[in-house]
Amino acid sequence: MTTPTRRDLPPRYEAAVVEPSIYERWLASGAFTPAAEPPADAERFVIIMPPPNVTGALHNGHAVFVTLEDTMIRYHRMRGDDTLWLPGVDHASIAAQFVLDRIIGEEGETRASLGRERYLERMWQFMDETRGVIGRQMHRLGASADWTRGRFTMDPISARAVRVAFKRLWDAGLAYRGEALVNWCPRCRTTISDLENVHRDETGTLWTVRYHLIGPDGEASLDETISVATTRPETILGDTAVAVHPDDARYRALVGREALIPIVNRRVPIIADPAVERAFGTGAVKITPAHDFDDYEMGKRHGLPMVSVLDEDARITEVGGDLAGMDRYDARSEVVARLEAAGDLAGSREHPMVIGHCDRCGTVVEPRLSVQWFIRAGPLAERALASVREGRTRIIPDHQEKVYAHWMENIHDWAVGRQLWWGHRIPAWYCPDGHITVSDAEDGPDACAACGLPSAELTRETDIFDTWFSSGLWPFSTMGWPDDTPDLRRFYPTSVMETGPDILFFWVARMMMLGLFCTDVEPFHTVYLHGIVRGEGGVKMSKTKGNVVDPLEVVEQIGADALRFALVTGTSPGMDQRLTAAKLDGGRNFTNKLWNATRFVLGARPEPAGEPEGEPTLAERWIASRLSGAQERATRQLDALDMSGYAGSAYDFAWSEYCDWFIEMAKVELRREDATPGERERVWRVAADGLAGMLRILHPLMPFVTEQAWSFLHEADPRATDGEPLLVSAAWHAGGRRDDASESAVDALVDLVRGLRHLRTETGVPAGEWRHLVVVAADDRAAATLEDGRRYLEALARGRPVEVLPAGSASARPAGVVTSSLGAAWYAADDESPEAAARRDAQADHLRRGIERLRALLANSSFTERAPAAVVERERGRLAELEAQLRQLDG
RNA sequence: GGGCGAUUGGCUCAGCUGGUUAGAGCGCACGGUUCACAUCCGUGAGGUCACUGGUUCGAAUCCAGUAUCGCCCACCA
Repeated sequence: MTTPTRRDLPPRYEAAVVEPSIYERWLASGAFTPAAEPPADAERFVIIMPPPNVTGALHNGHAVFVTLEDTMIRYHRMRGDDTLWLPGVDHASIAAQFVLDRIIGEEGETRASLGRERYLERMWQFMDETRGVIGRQMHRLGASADWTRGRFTMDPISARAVRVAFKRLWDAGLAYRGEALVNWCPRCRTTISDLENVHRDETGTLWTVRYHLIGPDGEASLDETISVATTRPETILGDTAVAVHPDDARYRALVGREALIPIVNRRVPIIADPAVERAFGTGAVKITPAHDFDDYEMGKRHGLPMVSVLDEDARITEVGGDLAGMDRYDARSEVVARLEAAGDLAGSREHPMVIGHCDRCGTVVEPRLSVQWFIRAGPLAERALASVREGRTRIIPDHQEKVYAHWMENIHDWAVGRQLWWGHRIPAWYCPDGHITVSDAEDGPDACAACGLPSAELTRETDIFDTWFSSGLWPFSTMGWPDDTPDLRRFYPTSVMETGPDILFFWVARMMMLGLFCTDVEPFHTVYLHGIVRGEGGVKMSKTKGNVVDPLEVVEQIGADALRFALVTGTSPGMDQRLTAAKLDGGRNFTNKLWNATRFVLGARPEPAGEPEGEPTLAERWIASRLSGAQERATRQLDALDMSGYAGSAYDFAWSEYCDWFIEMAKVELRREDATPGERERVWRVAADGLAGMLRILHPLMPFVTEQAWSFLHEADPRATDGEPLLVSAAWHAGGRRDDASESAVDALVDLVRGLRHLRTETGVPAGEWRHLVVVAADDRAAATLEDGRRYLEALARGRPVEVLPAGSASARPAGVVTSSLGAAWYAADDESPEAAARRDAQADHLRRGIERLRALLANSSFTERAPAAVVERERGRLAELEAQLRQLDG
């Protein structure tokens, strides 16, 4: 792979050629790895990369976080901070098993046919194949993470942190095991958390069913019935009561009697409970405590039996008699059919409802009664909430703090066990007497903690942890916690947690809770939530819609810098963004612009290089000052994490100031026939310094093109790069002295040039034609500025000759006159056209309207008395300026 | 059912704690091929800042309400 030499640069930036070799250079330089010792007095800036799923392929979500985090890290690295960006991948137990199950399925195997041990062997083999893939894809995006510290949530270091953290939770009484109703996915065959149970609006059927009451003779009455409504008739098999509201007159007499549950012929009590909504359905509810969260609570209140009728595959259990073994939906139809046959189906109608689905596989989730491990979330949430409330951790955008708070305030205990194989096994051991021993030792406990029975007699828990448990420890488990390692001391707590709002609860909240519990400190001081990337028209990207933009393909075509620029520009934290072809084109064009600005500077190098001589011209003083301003702005915006603002202002400086105006003025100086080699050298160095400054500003966002340009510049003149061969490790410049006089002088000249160009366009003067240009200075100071800028006026307004007259001269103005704060200007010939007169009249009208408006404003005493003095003063100045211009227009 | 967010030229978005004549990119119109770049340069047209009311000398910006769209949370059969 060869990169172009500076002598023969193509006019197009060739990303596919440049970028891989640049990345190699960075890796070889070791720039991404923190020095052995932190620099003295350095601030710390640490980001823990959100670990992508080990099985996943790079998508735009990754591209967004890589871009944002890389930009932050590169900025702080250039600032000389003690910087670490720590990458890793997540074992994603449920997602990984989902993928592997499919793969072994193609090989004719199943989880059951392999068994736990062989399945896990197969999984590790799969991990070896996929583990490095996404990291290498991130290289193409320019991710400057410290790959030497790459972590995996299944590494021994993480495994130990999981054991220790859980042991501490257990010892603190914040972990417990108990029977409860949990969300169960019959396809994944595991418990899932509330968060993984996603609700969707659906239309179901609401059946009304008659239950026969038990008569005084102890037999089911034929005519005495109570009707209940249900959307899940199959759960009738597990009914253990019928409930009515205690104040419901319709049913008061029935409370205390019994009803007969059809098919299973179970006699159940009719109970009264205020949770029953009288207005819904028939006002009487069938109670299935083992399969419904409301019913479960009611069952506990009334001491009802809890009968499980669905097994782990959501098939009917033996409780269902001859329905046993039937799938839940087949059973539903069968139950309905039998009720109908028996004449006990009172009706059915469509019913809008919300149904929980498994986040991973989409299967309808069943509430299922089982013995599970839980984390007691309340006390943990309290601290995590206080951290944000009291400002020790800040969430951007800040309105997300309310969302976070609401969740923390209403938190449920976390069902943390999973009936899966791939993941961290819960370190709990059971002895035959029912004692539980939790151990953080790698080999488990020596003996039962309660009765001392030796470990050989104990059996280990087979459940594993929810993936998010190990993820919740990520900010410190990656640094060697619980050991007091040098990395932990040096890099923890971290700085910014940058991630998507969709995992605020899954991940950010858990990191806060577990981080505070384990380390007594907030794991990061800022949470930055980016928006979701959508496609054209604001549509969510999906493979089925075919509107997926593959970031790697984009990188291949137009380069990572273009993609990164497109992903940051015009976005706002937490707000969804659209990645459109037009936006990508914009990024590509800007990258190319930078490339060509570099080509200009390199091509303009005087040969041989001499020593600079002479005083800096207006253009030189101006660009130095504007660069300073751009540096200051970029610094402020990056410090405030205003990534889009930074991208925008850097773009404006590079394109609208450096390229559009400075380069054009520099050409004038460099190509002047009477310029000495020393003067040319002086101008070139300013141009080179300006380019270097621009590259420094843009490097965090667009590392590749800036690095390549920097290396050419370094080759051309190491003084321009402060002798630093690699931009990645060059210093950030935060901006300094401004030169207000040059800035306003050039602003005024630019204004005048624009007016003249407008005039030319309106009056149809061919763009390339040279015209005799007359400028009458507004005052002595303007005259001096015009003298300074004479050469620029000549080139930029195509004036030849340019005649600068002192203030007060040439009283008669032709039609084609334009004014600016510097004075009045016109082309000496062809200036009496109707178009020119129209242009002058329009300008005069415009000035008069402005003057009127300002006069009225300043005549308003409530304005002059109540507005701040500075504002009033500014308006007065504007009025004076407009009045002066109007006088200039008339001569 | 609760909570949050959005609404600015044809499109995509800026607009910080209220202060000129509301900006940019794309698109559009017109003009431009010698010396960095046509992935470019120049010029221009195009907006009563969703609506109603309020606060203020002054509101796209602050407050209240309305409408439309979007997102999140929620165990009513």
